[in-house]
Amino acid sequence: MNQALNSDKSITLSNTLTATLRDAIITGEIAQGSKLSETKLSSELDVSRGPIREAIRRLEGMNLIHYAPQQGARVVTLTRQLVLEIYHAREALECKAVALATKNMSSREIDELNRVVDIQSKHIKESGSSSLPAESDYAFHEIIIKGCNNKVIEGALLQEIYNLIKMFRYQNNIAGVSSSNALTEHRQIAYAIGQRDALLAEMTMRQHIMRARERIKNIMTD
Amino acid sequence: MNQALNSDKSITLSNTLTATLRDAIITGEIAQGSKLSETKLSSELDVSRGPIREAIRRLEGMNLIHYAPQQGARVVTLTRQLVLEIYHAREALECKAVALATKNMSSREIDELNRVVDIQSKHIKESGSSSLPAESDYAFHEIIIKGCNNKVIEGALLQEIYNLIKMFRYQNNIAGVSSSNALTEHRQIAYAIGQRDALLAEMTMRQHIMRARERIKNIMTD
DNA sequence: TTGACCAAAAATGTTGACATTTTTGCTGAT
DNA sequence: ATCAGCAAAAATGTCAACATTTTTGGTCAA
Repeated sequence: MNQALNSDKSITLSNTLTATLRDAIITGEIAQGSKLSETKLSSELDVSRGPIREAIRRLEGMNLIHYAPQQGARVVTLTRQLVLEIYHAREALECKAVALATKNMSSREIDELNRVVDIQSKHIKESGSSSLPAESDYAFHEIIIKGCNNKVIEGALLQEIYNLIKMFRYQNNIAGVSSSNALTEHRQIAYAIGQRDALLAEMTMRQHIMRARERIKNIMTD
Repeated sequence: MNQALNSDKSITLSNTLTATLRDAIITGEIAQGSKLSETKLSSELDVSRGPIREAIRRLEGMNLIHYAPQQGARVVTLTRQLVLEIYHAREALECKAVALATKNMSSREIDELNRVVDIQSKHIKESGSSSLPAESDYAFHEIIIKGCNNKVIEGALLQEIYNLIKMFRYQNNIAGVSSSNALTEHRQIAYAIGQRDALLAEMTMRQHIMRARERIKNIMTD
């Protein structure tokens, strides 16, 4: 089919399908709890079922769908309980990540991190808003996650945790990170990393994520 | 094909294939770094390539293989660096797991945990050896992991971390957990959980895993 | 010998068809 | 109206064939 749309031929149909379905799930275009019918997707996207099944297997690995043999795949439902579980897992992994990143990040990477914080700072001042754009928040955390130099932790966070967090934020109209403290906390984390103080960086990150979790705990009624 | 071998029809070929390949990789029957050729597996196992490709996608999610488009899948190579990364990820997740488990485990589950420790204790006394059987060690940790009541953390540990650890231990002839302190540490962890002391449980688990990591750090030359 | 080039072989990507299981929805008895 | 039973329809599981890409291996020129 429209393989020609991809300039790089090594980007397989199965790969683009995975990305397409992932984004559709994150945005809610494919609703939580709804069934991912291979047959329907096949006819709607004009692709055979093979690549679709492979994409589904990967989405499964990303925790974005649940799958049962002979019953098919369903989009995960973000209950309050599940979101809190996600944030607990995130806390465990990202606190470790920041501790490792504090030791492993190059000064170039730390500069990049501070640049992101500066942009966030400028945004707060100029917009008057007290919330950070979601994209900018992801950029901040991704620099740290990639800076920890641990592919296992990086994979777990970026593949299995952050997609779910993006899904939660997007579908709950949390366009930005609404904590009034988020910017301050980012500054403190970046500072601790700059000082090569792993313990402080880890503690600050823990508080950063715990606060986010507590906010969710209070807000979600589900 | 020989679907009849499975009494339960809902256990699909793709599922059994995943388990078969997973075990073959863990034991080293399929060597580290070697290529998983769809064609060869297809003819050797007398199965079409479809289910094999699905199994490969899942093995990818388990971190047991690396996969690149148009190049196929290769079994992961357990370098010193990678094993240490695995243990860092394990520390982050399992310390959190034990803290949560301390709050969430039922007294029935705690009894089960103590029973495992008792068996380990008896084994040490009777065998004279100072190492624990690997299976018994897994049993201990799995009770805690499942007891944390967090499917995200449980999935990450059991699907992505422990298979790699089993692979490492098996192929390095670490038949048992060789730390002379392992039993003592297990006892302390079980005790802390029984006392519902999450902080102590977490700290003891951290030391337990850190020591294992340090031992590997010293032993592996790779 | 080395290295570029090219055709043959083999591997991966994708498709459509068939097999089996699950779901749907109608029929009839209670 | 409700429910069991059953046939039709639809969905998932598996396979075999075709398409495209990569690898192999041999040839020839430098």
